Amino acid sequence: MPESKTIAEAALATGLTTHTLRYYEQIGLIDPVPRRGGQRVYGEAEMRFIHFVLKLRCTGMSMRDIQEYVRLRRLGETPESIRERGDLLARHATKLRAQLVDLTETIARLDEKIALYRSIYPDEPLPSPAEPPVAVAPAATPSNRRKHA
Amino acid sequence: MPESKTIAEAALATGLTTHTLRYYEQIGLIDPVPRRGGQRVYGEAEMRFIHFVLKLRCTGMSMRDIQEYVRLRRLGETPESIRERGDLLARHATKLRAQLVDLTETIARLDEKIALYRSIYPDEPLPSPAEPPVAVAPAATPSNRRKHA
DNA sequence: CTACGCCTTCGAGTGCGCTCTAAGTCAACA
DNA sequence: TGTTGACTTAGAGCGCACTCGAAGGCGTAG
Repeated sequence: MPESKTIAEAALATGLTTHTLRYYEQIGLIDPVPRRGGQRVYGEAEMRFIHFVLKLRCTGMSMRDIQEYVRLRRLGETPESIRERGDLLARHATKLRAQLVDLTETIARLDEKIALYRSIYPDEPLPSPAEPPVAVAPAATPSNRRKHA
Repeated sequence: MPESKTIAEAALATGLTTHTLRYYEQIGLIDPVPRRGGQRVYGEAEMRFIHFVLKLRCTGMSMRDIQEYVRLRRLGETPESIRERGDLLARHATKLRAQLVDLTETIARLDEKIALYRSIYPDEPLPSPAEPPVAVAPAATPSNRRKHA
């Protein structure tokens, strides 16, 4: 039994609710999950794909685009499907790259402003200086908890 | 006359609608704009601040936090106001940094997937390879056009 | 003087992405 | 056998961030 999960376990593992998992399946954001005795069984492949979808979601890909991607995936490994999927992801990657630029700029500007404020009333040792651009462990990203991400 | 704008001109310059500008003012997302004969006059300071707010918005700061920031700003240059504003921005910057990490990772993963797809059916010369992490001009970011950003 | 743009208030509507309840059924486990 | 958990469909409701329209009034440029 290679790590099969019930819907409740899958919910726990993804940080979603059972409601939301069924909802996602219903609107085609994820493929129909195989059933055993009518109940959904989430295998490793399913879990991996759900995590991928959540990654896309939380980087701002729209439901629509993800639905399209899933639709293409269901068409199988035809040249068209593969190429279109690649294009879809490439378009998203392009958007993300632009976002990255914007984000980097904004952080720099914020850091300036913050430094300004701090220089006026430097009370506590500055917790977020301008130098190290990245300092967060990439591990803990439980993504969507309930109540508006 | 140092570049004063009517609301319509301000709308044009920001890519918002007059509706949205008044709406932002109403909900306290921007300060009340000075009036002349009852009509709003957007000076350079106003325009600069609106652009800053839009920057915050489009990097995902919530309306609530921006409202709070504007509220603090209205309190003037007291130590509390200044410190709290700094903290607010610092918290946002921290979130952005985390986002940056996530984004960078996701782009890398997407590029892998894309390369995979392309390697199966390499038709057109790959327009988005994995190497150059940034290639977009930072200039053209008109931000919120109308119709759901 | 008149037309135009702006003002105000009010309220309805939109799209997204959930979130939850209800009602009734069914299967597996202890 | 009974409880638990999952299933279905259907539908209501919510928070966010707009978006638009209407109605009625007013100031200023041409």
